[in-house]
Amino acid sequence: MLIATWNVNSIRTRLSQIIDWINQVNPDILCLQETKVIDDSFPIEPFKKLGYSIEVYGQKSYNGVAIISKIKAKNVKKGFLDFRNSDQNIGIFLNQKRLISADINGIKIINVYVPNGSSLGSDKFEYKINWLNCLASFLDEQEKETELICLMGDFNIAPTYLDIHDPKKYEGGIMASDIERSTLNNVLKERLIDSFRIFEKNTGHWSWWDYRNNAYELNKGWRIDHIYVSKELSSKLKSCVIDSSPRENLRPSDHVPVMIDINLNDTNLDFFEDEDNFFEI
DNA sequence: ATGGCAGAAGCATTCTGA
Repeated sequence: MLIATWNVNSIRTRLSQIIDWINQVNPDILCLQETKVIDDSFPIEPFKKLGYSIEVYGQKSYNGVAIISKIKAKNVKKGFLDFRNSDQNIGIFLNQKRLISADINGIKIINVYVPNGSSLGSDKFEYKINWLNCLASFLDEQEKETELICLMGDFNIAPTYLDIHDPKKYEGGIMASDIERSTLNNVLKERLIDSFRIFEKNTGHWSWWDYRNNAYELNKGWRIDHIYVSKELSSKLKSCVIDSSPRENLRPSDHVPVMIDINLNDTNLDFFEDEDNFFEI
Protein backbone atom coordinates (compact mmCIF):
# COMPACT_ATOMS: atom_id res chain seq x y z
CA MET A 1 0.00 0.00 0.00
CA LEU A 2 1.52 3.30 -1.17
CA ILE A 3 0.92 6.46 0.84
CA ALA A 4 2.31 9.75 -0.48
CA THR A 5 2.51 13.42 0.45
CA TRP A 6 3.16 16.33 -1.92
CA ASN A 7 3.08 20.08 -1.52
CA VAL A 8 1.95 20.92 -5.05
CA ASN A 9 1.86 24.74 -4.72
CA SER A 10 -1.52 25.22 -6.46
CA ILE A 11 -3.67 22.25 -7.50
CA ARG A 12 -4.94 24.06 -10.59
CA THR A 13 -1.52 25.00 -11.94
CA ARG A 14 -0.07 21.56 -11.19
CA LEU A 15 -3.07 19.39 -12.12
CA SER A 16 -1.68 17.69 -15.22
CA GLN A 17 1.64 16.99 -13.46
CA ILE A 18 -0.17 15.39 -10.54
CA ILE A 19 -2.29 13.23 -12.84
CA ASP A 20 0.84 12.16 -14.73
CA TRP A 21 2.56 11.26 -11.47
CA ILE A 22 -0.44 9.26 -10.24
CA ASN A 23 -0.47 7.31 -13.51
CA GLN A 24 3.22 6.49 -13.06
CA VAL A 25 3.22 5.65 -9.36
CA ASN A 26 -0.35 4.51 -8.67
CA PRO A 27 -0.49 5.61 -5.00
CA ASP A 28 -3.32 4.35 -2.81
CA ILE A 29 -3.41 7.57 -0.80
CA LEU A 30 -2.05 10.97 -1.85
CA CYS A 31 -2.07 13.88 0.60
CA LEU A 32 -1.72 17.33 -0.97
CA GLN A 33 -0.77 20.67 0.53
CA GLU A 34 -0.96 24.25 -0.74
CA THR A 35 -3.87 23.53 -3.02
CA LYS A 36 -4.72 27.27 -2.97
CA VAL A 37 -8.34 26.84 -3.96
CA ILE A 38 -11.76 26.95 -2.33
CA ASP A 39 -13.51 23.58 -2.03
CA ASP A 40 -16.11 24.30 -4.74
CA SER A 41 -13.38 25.00 -7.29
CA PHE A 42 -11.19 21.96 -6.55
CA PRO A 43 -10.82 19.90 -9.76
CA ILE A 44 -12.14 16.58 -8.44
CA GLU A 45 -13.21 15.02 -11.77
CA PRO A 46 -9.72 14.07 -13.07
CA PHE A 47 -9.13 12.14 -9.83
CA LYS A 48 -12.57 10.52 -9.85
CA LYS A 49 -11.89 9.26 -13.37
CA LEU A 50 -8.85 7.44 -12.01
CA GLY A 51 -10.97 5.81 -9.32
CA TYR A 52 -10.12 8.04 -6.38
CA SER A 53 -12.35 9.68 -3.81
CA ILE A 54 -11.40 13.19 -2.69
CA GLU A 55 -11.66 15.06 0.59
CA VAL A 56 -10.76 18.76 0.45
CA TYR A 57 -10.27 21.58 2.91
CA GLY A 58 -9.15 24.71 1.12
CA GLN A 59 -9.32 28.47 0.90
CA LYS A 60 -8.66 31.19 -1.64
CA SER A 61 -5.03 31.85 -2.65
CA TYR A 62 -3.29 30.34 0.36
CA ASN A 63 -2.84 27.03 2.19
CA GLY A 64 -5.36 24.29 1.48
CA VAL A 65 -5.05 20.50 1.97
CA ALA A 66 -6.65 17.45 0.38
CA ILE A 67 -6.71 13.67 0.67
CA ILE A 68 -6.99 11.65 -2.54
CA SER A 69 -7.70 7.98 -1.81
CA LYS A 70 -8.69 4.81 -3.64
CA ILE A 71 -10.53 3.67 -0.54
CA LYS A 72 -13.14 6.12 0.63
CA ALA A 73 -12.09 8.08 3.69
CA LYS A 74 -14.08 7.74 6.91
CA ASN A 75 -14.25 9.94 9.98
CA VAL A 76 -12.99 12.99 8.07
CA LYS A 77 -11.93 15.91 10.26
CA LYS A 78 -11.10 19.36 8.91
CA GLY A 79 -8.87 21.67 10.92
CA PHE A 80 -8.70 21.69 14.70
CA LEU A 81 -12.48 22.17 14.85
CA ASP A 82 -13.35 18.66 15.84
CA PHE A 83 -11.50 18.29 19.07
CA ARG A 84 -12.60 19.96 22.27
CA ASN A 85 -10.45 18.68 25.09
CA SER A 86 -7.59 21.10 24.67
CA ASP A 87 -6.56 24.16 26.60
CA GLN A 88 -5.19 25.67 23.39
CA ASN A 89 -7.05 28.62 21.89
CA ILE A 90 -7.88 27.32 18.43
CA GLY A 91 -9.74 30.44 17.35
CA ILE A 92 -6.77 31.94 15.57
CA PHE A 93 -6.30 28.75 13.54
CA LEU A 94 -9.80 28.57 12.10
CA ASN A 95 -9.24 30.66 8.98
CA GLN A 96 -6.08 28.94 7.75
CA LYS A 97 -6.86 25.59 6.16
CA ARG A 98 -3.83 23.50 7.08
CA LEU A 99 -5.05 20.16 8.44
CA ILE A 100 -7.31 17.36 7.27
CA SER A 101 -7.47 13.87 8.72
CA ALA A 102 -9.37 10.69 7.99
CA ASP A 103 -9.46 6.96 8.67
CA ILE A 104 -8.55 4.90 5.60
CA ASN A 105 -8.13 1.13 5.59
CA GLY A 106 -7.75 1.16 9.36
CA ILE A 107 -5.02 3.82 9.31
CA LYS A 108 -5.52 7.29 10.69
CA ILE A 109 -4.19 9.63 7.99
CA ILE A 110 -3.29 13.13 9.20
CA ASN A 111 -2.31 15.59 6.47
CA VAL A 112 -0.73 18.88 7.56
CA TYR A 113 0.67 22.04 6.06
CA VAL A 114 2.67 23.53 8.93
CA PRO A 115 3.05 27.33 8.82
CA ASN A 116 6.38 28.55 7.48
CA GLY A 117 7.00 31.02 10.30
CA SER A 118 8.79 33.67 8.23
CA SER A 119 11.63 34.49 10.64
CA LEU A 120 12.52 33.86 14.26
CA GLY A 121 10.77 36.20 16.64
CA SER A 122 8.12 37.31 14.13
CA ASP A 123 4.37 37.07 14.71
CA LYS A 124 4.25 34.34 12.08
CA PHE A 125 6.91 32.40 13.96
CA GLU A 126 4.84 32.54 17.14
CA TYR A 127 1.87 31.34 15.09
CA LYS A 128 3.92 28.40 13.80
CA ILE A 129 4.91 27.33 17.31
CA ASN A 130 1.37 27.70 18.64
CA TRP A 131 0.00 25.79 15.66
CA LEU A 132 2.40 22.91 16.30
CA ASN A 133 1.46 22.84 19.98
CA CYS A 134 -2.17 22.62 18.93
CA LEU A 135 -1.24 19.74 16.61
CA ALA A 136 0.33 17.97 19.60
CA SER A 137 -2.96 18.25 21.49
CA PHE A 138 -4.84 17.08 18.40
CA LEU A 139 -2.64 13.97 18.26
CA ASP A 140 -3.21 13.31 21.96
CA GLU A 141 -6.88 12.95 21.06
CA GLN A 142 -6.43 11.05 17.80
CA GLU A 143 -4.19 8.36 19.25
CA LYS A 144 -7.05 7.32 21.50
CA GLU A 145 -8.90 6.17 18.37
CA THR A 146 -6.26 3.89 16.81
CA GLU A 147 -2.67 2.69 17.06
CA LEU A 148 -2.08 2.95 13.31
CA ILE A 149 -1.25 6.63 12.74
CA CYS A 150 0.39 8.28 9.75
CA LEU A 151 1.15 12.00 10.13
CA MET A 152 2.50 13.54 6.96
CA GLY A 153 2.89 16.76 5.04
CA ASP A 154 4.96 19.89 4.66
CA PHE A 155 6.42 20.57 8.11
CA ASN A 156 8.62 23.51 7.14
CA ILE A 157 11.22 22.12 9.55
CA ALA A 158 14.47 20.33 8.81
CA PRO A 159 14.70 17.79 11.67
CA THR A 160 18.52 17.83 11.84
CA TYR A 161 21.56 19.40 10.15
CA LEU A 162 21.58 16.38 7.83
CA ASP A 163 18.42 17.72 6.24
CA ILE A 164 19.94 21.01 5.00
CA HIS A 165 22.33 21.40 2.06
CA ASP A 166 24.37 24.04 3.91
CA PRO A 167 23.89 23.56 7.67
CA LYS A 168 26.67 26.02 8.54
CA LYS A 169 24.70 28.75 6.85
CA TYR A 170 21.18 27.82 7.96
CA GLU A 171 21.38 26.01 11.34
CA GLY A 172 19.56 28.05 13.98
CA GLY A 173 17.54 30.03 11.44
CA ILE A 174 13.98 29.56 10.24
CA MET A 175 13.11 25.89 9.63
CA ALA A 176 16.28 24.88 11.50
CA SER A 177 15.99 26.44 14.96
CA ASP A 178 16.10 24.63 18.30
CA ILE A 179 12.66 25.92 19.25
CA GLU A 180 11.04 24.62 16.05
CA ARG A 181 12.73 21.24 16.44
CA SER A 182 11.86 20.85 20.10
CA THR A 183 8.26 21.86 19.37
CA LEU A 184 8.11 19.27 16.59
CA ASN A 185 9.56 16.71 19.00
CA ASN A 186 6.74 17.54 21.37
CA VAL A 187 4.29 16.65 18.60
CA LEU A 188 6.04 13.37 17.86
CA LYS A 189 6.90 12.51 21.48
CA GLU A 190 7.82 8.84 21.71
CA ARG A 191 4.91 7.85 19.55
CA LEU A 192 5.86 8.83 15.99
CA ILE A 193 8.97 8.10 13.95
CA ASP A 194 10.44 9.67 10.78
CA SER A 195 9.91 7.01 8.10
CA PHE A 196 12.66 8.32 5.84
CA ARG A 197 15.37 8.01 8.51
CA ILE A 198 14.61 4.35 9.07
CA PHE A 199 16.00 3.62 5.63
CA GLU A 200 18.48 6.45 5.00
CA LYS A 201 21.01 7.78 7.52
CA ASN A 202 22.98 10.08 5.25
CA THR A 203 22.58 13.70 4.20
CA GLY A 204 21.96 14.86 0.63
CA HIS A 205 18.27 13.97 0.30
CA TRP A 206 15.91 16.90 -0.28
CA SER A 207 12.18 17.38 -0.72
CA TRP A 208 12.21 21.14 -1.41
CA TRP A 209 14.40 23.45 -3.48
CA ASP A 210 13.81 27.22 -3.50
CA TYR A 211 12.64 28.58 -6.84
CA ARG A 212 15.25 31.31 -6.47
CA ASN A 213 18.98 31.41 -7.03
CA ASN A 214 19.02 28.33 -9.26
CA ALA A 215 18.67 26.21 -6.13
CA TYR A 216 17.51 23.03 -7.87
CA GLU A 217 20.21 23.11 -10.55
CA LEU A 218 22.77 23.61 -7.77
CA ASN A 219 21.01 20.93 -5.66
CA LYS A 220 20.68 23.34 -2.74
CA GLY A 221 17.71 21.69 -1.07
CA TRP A 222 16.10 20.93 2.27
CA ARG A 223 14.22 17.91 3.60
CA ILE A 224 11.12 19.50 5.11
CA ASP A 225 8.35 17.15 3.89
CA HIS A 226 7.95 14.16 6.17
CA ILE A 227 5.94 11.02 6.83
CA TYR A 228 5.77 10.10 10.51
CA VAL A 229 4.36 6.74 11.57
CA SER A 230 3.33 5.23 14.89
CA LYS A 231 5.06 2.17 16.32
CA GLU A 232 2.30 -0.15 15.16
CA LEU A 233 2.49 1.22 11.62
CA SER A 234 6.30 1.31 11.50
CA SER A 235 6.27 -2.45 11.98
CA LYS A 236 4.64 -2.75 8.56
CA LEU A 237 6.91 -0.32 6.67
CA LYS A 238 8.68 -1.58 3.55
CA SER A 239 10.22 1.65 2.23
CA CYS A 240 10.23 5.43 2.30
CA VAL A 241 11.45 7.36 -0.73
CA ILE A 242 11.57 10.92 -2.02
CA ASP A 243 10.70 11.08 -5.72
CA SER A 244 12.56 14.12 -7.00
CA SER A 245 11.64 13.50 -10.65
CA PRO A 246 8.67 15.94 -10.74
CA ARG A 247 11.10 18.78 -9.97
CA GLU A 248 12.37 18.29 -13.53
CA ASN A 249 8.96 19.19 -14.97
CA LEU A 250 8.22 22.41 -16.77
CA ARG A 251 6.78 24.81 -14.16
CA PRO A 252 7.25 22.38 -11.26
CA SER A 253 6.18 22.69 -7.66
CA ASP A 254 9.11 23.68 -5.46
CA HIS A 255 8.39 20.50 -3.42
CA VAL A 256 8.47 16.86 -4.56
CA PRO A 257 6.48 13.82 -3.35
CA VAL A 258 7.54 11.64 -0.44
CA MET A 259 6.01 8.19 -0.11
CA ILE A 260 5.97 5.08 2.02
CA ASP A 261 5.11 1.53 1.12
CA ILE A 262 3.49 -0.54 3.84
CA ASN A 263 2.32 -4.12 4.11
CA LEU A 264 -0.57 -4.25 6.53
CA ASN A 265 -0.02 -7.97 7.07
CA ASP A 266 3.55 -7.57 8.33
CA THR A 267 4.66 -6.93 11.89
CA ASN A 268 8.29 -6.11 12.70
CA LEU A 269 8.99 -3.83 15.64
CA ASP A 270 12.77 -3.58 15.12
CA PHE A 271 12.58 -0.12 13.59
CA PHE A 272 10.93 1.39 16.60
CA GLU A 273 13.18 -0.29 19.12
CA ASP A 274 16.29 1.17 17.44
CA GLU A 275 17.01 4.44 19.27
CA ASP A 276 18.91 5.77 16.26
CA ASN A 277 15.58 6.19 14.51
CA PHE A 278 14.59 9.05 16.82
CA PHE A 279 16.31 12.33 16.14
CA GLU A 280 17.61 14.56 18.90
CA ILE A 281 18.55 18.22 18.82
C1' DA B 1 19.74 44.39 4.30
C1' DT B 2 17.91 42.85 -0.05
C1' DG B 3 16.78 40.10 -3.89
C1' DG B 4 16.23 36.20 -6.26
C1' DC B 5 11.30 33.04 -8.38
C1' DA B 6 6.46 31.57 -8.44
C1' DG B 7 1.23 31.72 -7.73
C1' DA B 8 -3.14 34.26 -6.84
C1' DA B 9 -5.87 38.13 -7.39
C1' DG B 10 -7.05 40.87 -10.99
C1' DC B 11 -5.16 44.09 -14.48
C1' DA B 12 -0.56 47.14 -11.91
C1' DT B 13 1.00 45.75 -8.47
C1' DT B 14 0.93 43.66 -3.94
C1' DC B 15 0.95 39.78 -0.76
C1' DT B 16 2.76 35.43 0.56
C1' DG B 17 5.74 31.68 0.54
C1' DA B 18 10.41 29.19 2.52
